[in-house]
Amino acid sequence: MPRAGLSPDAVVDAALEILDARGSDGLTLKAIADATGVAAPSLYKHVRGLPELRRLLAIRIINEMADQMGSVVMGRAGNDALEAYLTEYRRLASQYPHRHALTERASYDDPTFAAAAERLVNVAYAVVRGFGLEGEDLVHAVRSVRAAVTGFVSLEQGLGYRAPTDTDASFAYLSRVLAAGLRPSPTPSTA
Amino acid sequence: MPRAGLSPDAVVDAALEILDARGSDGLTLKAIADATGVAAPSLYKHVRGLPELRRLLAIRIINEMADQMGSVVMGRAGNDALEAYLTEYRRLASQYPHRHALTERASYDDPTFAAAAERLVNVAYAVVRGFGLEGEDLVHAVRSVRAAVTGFVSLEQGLGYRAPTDTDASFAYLSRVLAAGLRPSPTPSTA
DNA sequence: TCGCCTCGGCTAATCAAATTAGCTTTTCAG
DNA sequence: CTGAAAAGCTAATTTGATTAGCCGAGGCGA
Repeated sequence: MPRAGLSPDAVVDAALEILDARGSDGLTLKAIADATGVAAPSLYKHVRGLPELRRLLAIRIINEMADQMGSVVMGRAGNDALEAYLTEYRRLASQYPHRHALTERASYDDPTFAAAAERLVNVAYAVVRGFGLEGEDLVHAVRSVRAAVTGFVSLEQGLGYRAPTDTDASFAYLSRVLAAGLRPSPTPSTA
Repeated sequence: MPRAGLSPDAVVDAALEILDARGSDGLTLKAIADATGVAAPSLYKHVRGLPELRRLLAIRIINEMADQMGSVVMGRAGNDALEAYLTEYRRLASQYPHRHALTERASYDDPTFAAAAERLVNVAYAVVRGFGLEGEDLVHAVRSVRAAVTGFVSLEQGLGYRAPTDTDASFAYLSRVLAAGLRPSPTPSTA
C-alpha cells in the first residue's frame, strides 16, 4: 500500500474543504480520514487530535484572511480603504460562513495563532490609521471597526435580520456610521 | 424509586447551570442526567435530543436577556437609554460568556425561537427609536447597534483584544461612535 | 376504594467518533 | 545495502447519543 503522503498541512487542506462543505459539525477526523484516503488513527501521525486540528485550521483561515484583506485594502486610503475593508470582510464571511464561525470564537494561547491574528488585525490598523487617529484612539477605533463588522456578519449569518429591510443597505448604513465616527475631531476621544 | 419530577423546563434549568459552569462542550446529556439524578435515556421523555435541548436553551437564554435588557432600558431615553443598553448587554455577556456564545450563532427556524429573538430585538428598537429614527433607517440603525455590541463582546471574549489598551475605554469609544451615528440628520441615510 | 392507563424512569443495546496501543512497512540517510 | 524513524494499519477502549422495550407510580373514573 503506497503512502498517502500526508502532512500536517495536507490534513489542514482537507479539513478546510470539509469545513466549507459540511460545516463545523461535519468536521470530524473520520471525515478527514476518508477524504484523504487514510484510516482515522493515521491522522494522529500528523496532528495531535481534533482540538489541535481546529487550532491549525483557525490559523490557516486567519492567515488567508489576512492575505486577502491585505491585498484588497492595499493601494487605497481613507474612506475608500475602509469601504473596501468592510465590504471584503463581509464578502469573505458570506462566501465561507463556516470559516467565519470557526474563527469567530477562536481563542488560543499559542503564539502561531497570535501571530496570524496580529496579521489580520494589522490590516484594520492600516485602514484606520488613514483616518489620522493615533495612540489609544487608534486602538479604540480599530476595535470598534472590527467589532462592528464581525458582529454584523454574525448576526446576518445567524437569525439576526428578519425584517424585510435590505441587508446590503443596513451594511452601508453601518459603514457610514463607522466612517463618520472615525473622524478624529468631533465625536470620540472626549466622551 | 420516587420520581425525579422532571419536565422540559426543569431539564432546561439544569442545562443552563451546566452551560454556565462547564461551557458549551460540557453541556452533554450525560451531565444533565447526572445533575438531575436521572439516567441519560430518561431525558428523552422530556426533550427530543441534544439539538432540541440546545434550541430550548437558546430560547430560554434569549427570553431572559430580553427581560433583563428591557428592565434596564425602561425609564430611560436617548443617549441615556443607549448607554444603558450597551453597558448591560456587555455586562450580561461577560457574566455569562457561555450563554452569549451559545446564543450568538443560534439560527433556528422555529416560531418560539423567533418570538424570543423578536422580544430581544424589540428592546433595541425601543432604544433606537428614541433617536428619532423611522422606517428603513430605524432598521438599519438597530442592526448596526446590535452588530456593534455583539461583535465587541465576541471579540472581547475571544482573543480579540491583545493590545494593552483598556477595553472599557474602547467600549466607551464604540458607544460614542454609535450615539453620534444615530443622530438622524447628518451622517447616514443619504450615503 | 379499585383497576387501568399513561407517563416517567430504568436497563440493555447499538452506533459513531475520538483516541490509544502496538504492529508493519515504507523510505531514505549513510 | 541496512537500520531506524516515519507513516500506515488494525484492534480495542472510551464516551456520549440515541433507541428499544420493560416496569412501576399514581391519578382518575367507575
